[in-house]
Amino acid sequence: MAGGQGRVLELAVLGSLHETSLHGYELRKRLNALLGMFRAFSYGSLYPCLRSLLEQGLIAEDQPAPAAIVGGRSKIVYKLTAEGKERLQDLLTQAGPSAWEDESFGVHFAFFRHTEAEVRLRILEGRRSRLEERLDSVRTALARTRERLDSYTLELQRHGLESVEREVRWLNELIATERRASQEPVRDTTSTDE
Amino acid sequence: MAGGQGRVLELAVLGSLHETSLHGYELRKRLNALLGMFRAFSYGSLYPCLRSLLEQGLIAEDQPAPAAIVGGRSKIVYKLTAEGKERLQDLLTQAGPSAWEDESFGVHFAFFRHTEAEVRLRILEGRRSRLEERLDSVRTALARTRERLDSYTLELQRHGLESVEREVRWLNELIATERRASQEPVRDTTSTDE
DNA sequence: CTCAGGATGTATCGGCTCGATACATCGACG
DNA sequence: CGTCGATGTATCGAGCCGATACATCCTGAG
Repeated sequence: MAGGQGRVLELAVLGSLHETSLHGYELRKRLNALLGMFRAFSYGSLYPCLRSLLEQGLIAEDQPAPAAIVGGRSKIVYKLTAEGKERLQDLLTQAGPSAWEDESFGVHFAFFRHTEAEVRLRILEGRRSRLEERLDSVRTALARTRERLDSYTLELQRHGLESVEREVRWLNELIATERRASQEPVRDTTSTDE
Repeated sequence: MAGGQGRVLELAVLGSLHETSLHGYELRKRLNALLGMFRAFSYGSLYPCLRSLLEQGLIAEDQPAPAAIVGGRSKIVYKLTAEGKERLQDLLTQAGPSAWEDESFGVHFAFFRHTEAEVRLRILEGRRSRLEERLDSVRTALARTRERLDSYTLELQRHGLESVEREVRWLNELIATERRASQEPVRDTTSTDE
């Protein structure tokens, strides 16, 4: 569909290219370093994405510095086009489910420095309520079937719930920090305990 | 390929059907209750999987009790065949990467009560070393680029690392418990330090 | 009593992503 | 001089998801 629900990679690529021009291999390394434990994209998704972005005119081939050509092996360096920058701004404004689902939240978060404060807050809160919904539904399902489950399954449930509860606590801290930061408008010589 | 690396659903379905015969809808509910926060399968994967299993002769249609037919709406109840049971035993013996990767570990774990003690231990240890590898690679990558990262990315990295470290600790406890349990058989007075 | 909405139920389609794989070149090290 | 690992681009098959469609049953509000 033209929607583009799961197109996290698009944001990831456009966002990475915002700073510097890059070629596929390097792009992947940077991306995976940026996202750390959160997720790792493979070539199987990266290269098709680059082609698609190229066809859409959101990125373009950028000639590497002449010096690099001499000794360098064949590489294709991409840069962001004007349309690409526009699209990136667009994606950074998205604050709906596509920004707080499991697969995409981390990518949006990783580019928060380019995101407006209000959007950041909405994404954070959206993710939190998403997790709390899941927590609720799993907890009630668990309460209903608890006695029929063996100890391994119970242990899995417990660990899963705790992990998510931990993420909710993390989100709460982040939200509190965001709120505090946004309330700090022009503040002259009062005690700013930064 | 005939390999079957990512065929977690197959194990999940076969394992669920081991206890009772079930139809798709109920199967999905049970599965999602069983796996809790860990993961949720959709119909888009469940029904194709059921068909494939049926074609392979691993499951078969089971006539529901006549009483249920009268008032019941159309449902297709599946049961495990002899070959299915065999295949299930086979899958429960797998202790390689397919049992400890992110997407599959939880499913294998959820059926641990049907798994041999030795296999359980190997899966647990395999997952632990898998996570430790990732931890290492992310930590070194992070150390190399720390100063170039903004505070949001750093925060994401920190949270990600802590989550995985937490899972490693959890695995350590489980492994210790497993070891303790397996050392409880007839033990004469030799110091067998593995 | 009626009808709408929600749970139960089966099924498919498009699309994304991964893992494996195939090439090819470069630098380093023995 | 050979080979091994990092660099680099690219594709393919397969698994899984989300959305969607369609049909029946039950419940409860009007």
